[in-house]
Amino acid sequence: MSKFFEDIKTEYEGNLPFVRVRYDGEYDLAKTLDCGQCFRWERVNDEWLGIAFGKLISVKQEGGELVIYNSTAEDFYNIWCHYFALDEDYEAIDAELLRNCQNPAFVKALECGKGIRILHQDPWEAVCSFIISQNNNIPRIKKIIDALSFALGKQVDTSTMQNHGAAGREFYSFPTADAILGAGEDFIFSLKTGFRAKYIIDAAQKWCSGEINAENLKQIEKLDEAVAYLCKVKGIGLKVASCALLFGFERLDPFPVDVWMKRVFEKYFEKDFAPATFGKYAGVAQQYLFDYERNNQQ
DNA sequence: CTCCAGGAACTCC
DNA sequence: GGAGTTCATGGA
Repeated sequence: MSKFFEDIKTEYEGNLPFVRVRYDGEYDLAKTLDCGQCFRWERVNDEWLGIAFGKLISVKQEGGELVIYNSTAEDFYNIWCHYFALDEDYEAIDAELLRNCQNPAFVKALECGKGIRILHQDPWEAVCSFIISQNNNIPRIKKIIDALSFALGKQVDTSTMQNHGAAGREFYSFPTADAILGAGEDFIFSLKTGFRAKYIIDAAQKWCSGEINAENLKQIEKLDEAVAYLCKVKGIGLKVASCALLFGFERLDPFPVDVWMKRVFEKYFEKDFAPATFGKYAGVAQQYLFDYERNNQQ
């Protein structure tokens, strides 16, 4: 971990704990939370309010620092430092990507997307969220995940967060696999998940039984083996597996190809271009290209 | 009305 | 092993 994070102190705003973190290199909080990799953050004035790992926080970027409200120093070290990828060297990652690929569109996408970081999300939430994402659009994915959380998640305390967008509102953690499995397919279907309901249940069943185990999966080194492991779940194919692995299983090499990325390849790349060209940080390159294309559609 | 969305399973050949 | 079809839903 960077030496910048050796001395984070818990500060207080009334009885609300928070931390200030001076980050290293480029960071773009807004793009990071709004580039389609996560679905539970919303902008409230100049802050981002959201839940991850069962905790409600509000984050803002200000003068080379991230300020994380409702986080102690302990939570920062245990959860948020890695969640927000503050412990990774993106200057080195970008340099490696540019060494591997000089495609003009990619160089531009990297320039535009600089500061985006791949979050390290909860594995189960990533699996479930990207099953929901299939043949779906981002606003509706968010709605379904909210409905799932409201119905089956745990309500979190908002008493210290009244001045940070939580007043008069309720917040719920993302439900566990047990809670989803217990609710049953008909109930999951009733939350407008459509044909994905049976896929969500199958994932929950395999998660609860241990047939799919996050720690075991993280031990698999080869990407194609990790993909095959997740594809044991009905409704998880190459693309969903790639997203889940990239955003929830501690790896940066998966390169999810969706309808947007197909457009990117048709528009800017040679026919025989292989995403493996990007190397071990291909997933970061993918996110730059994805965000670039999504923000530059005519 | 049709078309599309961070796709995958299924059914043909 | 590819190409075409189907699957829920809601917004454009």
